[in-house]
Amino acid sequence: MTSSARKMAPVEEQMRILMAGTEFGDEPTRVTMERELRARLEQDRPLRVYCGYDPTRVDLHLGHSVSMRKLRQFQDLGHEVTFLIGSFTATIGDPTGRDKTRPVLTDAEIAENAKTYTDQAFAILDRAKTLIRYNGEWLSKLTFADVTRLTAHYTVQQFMRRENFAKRQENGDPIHVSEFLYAMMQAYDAFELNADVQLGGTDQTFNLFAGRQLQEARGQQPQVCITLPILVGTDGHEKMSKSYGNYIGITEPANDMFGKVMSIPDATIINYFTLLTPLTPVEVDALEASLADGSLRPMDAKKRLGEEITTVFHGADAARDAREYFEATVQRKETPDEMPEHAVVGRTALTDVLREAALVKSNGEVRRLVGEGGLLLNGEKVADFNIEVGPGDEIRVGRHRYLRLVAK
RNA sequence: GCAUGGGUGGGAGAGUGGCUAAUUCCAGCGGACUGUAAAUCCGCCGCCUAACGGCUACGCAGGUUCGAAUCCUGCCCCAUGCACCA
Repeated sequence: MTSSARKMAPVEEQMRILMAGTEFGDEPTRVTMERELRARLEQDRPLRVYCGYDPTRVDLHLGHSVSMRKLRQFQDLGHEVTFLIGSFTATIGDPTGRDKTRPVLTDAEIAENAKTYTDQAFAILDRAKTLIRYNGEWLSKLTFADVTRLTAHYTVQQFMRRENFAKRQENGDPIHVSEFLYAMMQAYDAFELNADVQLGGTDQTFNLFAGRQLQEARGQQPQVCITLPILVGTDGHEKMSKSYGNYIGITEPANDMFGKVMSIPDATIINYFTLLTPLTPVEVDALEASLADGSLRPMDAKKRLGEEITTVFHGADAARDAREYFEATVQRKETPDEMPEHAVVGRTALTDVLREAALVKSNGEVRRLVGEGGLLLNGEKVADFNIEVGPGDEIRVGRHRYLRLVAK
């Protein structure tokens, strides 16, 4: 069989691209998944690939973009990608009822979040080639009998082997039955989509495999589960998450995005290049070598990284501008030409202006700021907070927040 | 339903009658330093007030007391075990 007879790209070429940057719980799993993926690719047809996203949060961050980038690779190779929005799961809320960050949403809220989600996702995905589905389409139609039959495919022991549950069992912490159902809902998604491949973070391994099990039990070919590393946040330790405050949002302005990338620890640079930029593994290896032998300074590597990442979401021009802004403002400590403006009528109390501009929450904060020397008016330290300011004045709060007053 | 343990500032978690706007940690903010918006160090970190001072706050509502996050009563909520139900 010659490769020219194939409609799609050569199997090994696809394998190299698709397996890059993946991470599996253990070696046998990786070997199995690799073998199964190869077998599917040899069928020389577009594979049905999907990844599910929870629409309870409005903001997607770079952590989410890792799996989206992988989806994009599948797209570019001609596979059929579904962006699945977990609308049903979001209407149920957190199974334990404790996690307030996972609120119960109304249909309208979900639709709205989904909209902003997909808008953000299409910075990476090819809009024309992406199917958007909501799991409420099928999950909401299941009857109690359907669900009961679904649960019959699983045993409690399987769930209890999951580390998360085993630990809580040991500690006497509650494990809600609904938590079991969560995995089954995700499994049902895979069955409903008749998925060839599902992507997810390594923390989703259990749920991905639950899908395999269901598919097999119901006569489908079990999906290939491809897991991706959890992206660490800007602190370089914890996983990127809004609740840890260490995230870089996909919709953040270019300057902020660049700046936040600059704040990651040096040790995280290569990891970010691998997971967040279009650079090939070979290029990343070259960068790593240059960093190791000292021919590339971490500062320069990070600027490159910041530009690459910012380019993905804002374009090359904006990324270059962001870099220049960083170099001018942060490194050379220059006052930027452009800064947020705030309209005032005539002379106004400084405290009122800052509060209106939402730079501070209370007058007490202004007092503190002045006492700490963190407030500058036209380049001079403000000694007395009880002053008035007017159009034309430039205020700097802290190191990098600016405000220019204009007439209303 | 019964029993036990809990509900404290953005989060975690001390405090069991005045010394407590409330230890500590995390987050946040400011300063210094730095290749950096990182790390580190120092400081700040309820609201109003120029200040004195005032106000609000420890699940909710009452009460005791000169004085309560801390004691009492009722209620609500959470966790675990048992019971009940199936």
